[in-house]
Amino acid sequence: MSRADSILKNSSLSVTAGRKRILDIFLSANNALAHQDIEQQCSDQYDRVTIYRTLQTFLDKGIIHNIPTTDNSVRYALCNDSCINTGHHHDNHVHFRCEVCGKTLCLDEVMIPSVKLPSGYSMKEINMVVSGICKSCK
Amino acid sequence: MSRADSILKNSSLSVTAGRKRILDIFLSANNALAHQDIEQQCSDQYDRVTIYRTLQTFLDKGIIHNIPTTDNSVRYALCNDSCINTGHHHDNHVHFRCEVCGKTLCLDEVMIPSVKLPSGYSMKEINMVVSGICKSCK
DNA sequence: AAGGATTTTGCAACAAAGTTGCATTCTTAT
DNA sequence: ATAAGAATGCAACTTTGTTGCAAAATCCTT
Repeated sequence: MSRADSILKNSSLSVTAGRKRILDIFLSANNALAHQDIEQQCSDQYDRVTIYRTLQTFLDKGIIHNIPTTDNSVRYALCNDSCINTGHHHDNHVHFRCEVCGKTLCLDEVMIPSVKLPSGYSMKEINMVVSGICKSCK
Repeated sequence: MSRADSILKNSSLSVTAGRKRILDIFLSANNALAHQDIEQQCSDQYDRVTIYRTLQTFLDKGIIHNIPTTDNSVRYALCNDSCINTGHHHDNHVHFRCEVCGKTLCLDEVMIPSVKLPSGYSMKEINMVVSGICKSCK
């Protein structure tokens, strides 16, 4: 059973060719992907609408998480194993966006530091995106 | 001379009715605005295209900064005075997104803590968005 | 392994968001 | 006041995202 299969099974999703394909694209990517990136890789085989729906399903199940951007093109990345297995989201790592190659990646080893909010505010989630120049582009 | 006028003058932009109107909308808003919010307030007076171009111009001049989101709807907020005057961007405060009222706001008094990146990575900008429940909605 | 219930997919049509070129209008500097 | 340059509106277009429905695939039970 492939990696993709077991992720889908674990999330109690039916195993379909399209979902496996999209998961494989994530599994072989070393960076976060926008909807468009995925479309470019498989729009010949799967409909645009299917890709939208699949990404939404994966988000709902916590298989992928989304990374905010300032350019109207949300990116998605695979959650790490503990995240997928527990089904619980603890997406507490920093994301990095390279200004040269344009890639966005998860810095799994860099934890988001905590901040103290003004009184009256409660915190649910926290998101941190650093931009600069990545290891390969420097 | 109105506040809007002097901001435009300081940024060496021509003073037009549209720019003043959009700036005034920002000046009287107490939260970050998406393109759509602005369009709703003045699309009867100004063309959609003008709004797009004006926002881009303001971004370029550092009059506003943008706040990343995970829902494909970048929001914009006025930069604070020092930011506007120096023309230099030091947008180092935390942003807060309320899950109840949906508003996004600048927590000017909460500085983004620094993080240590893995070796090989250089940092240019850093962005932090906390979501939760705001003071007015709690 | 077959069949029926359920889920997923593709298609079509649509809605919303963003872009571009060009002619006209407005600003600004002289 | 006027000419040069900048900003705006319009039209047309592209891209992105959504919805309903019929056809196809998957899954569960036996």
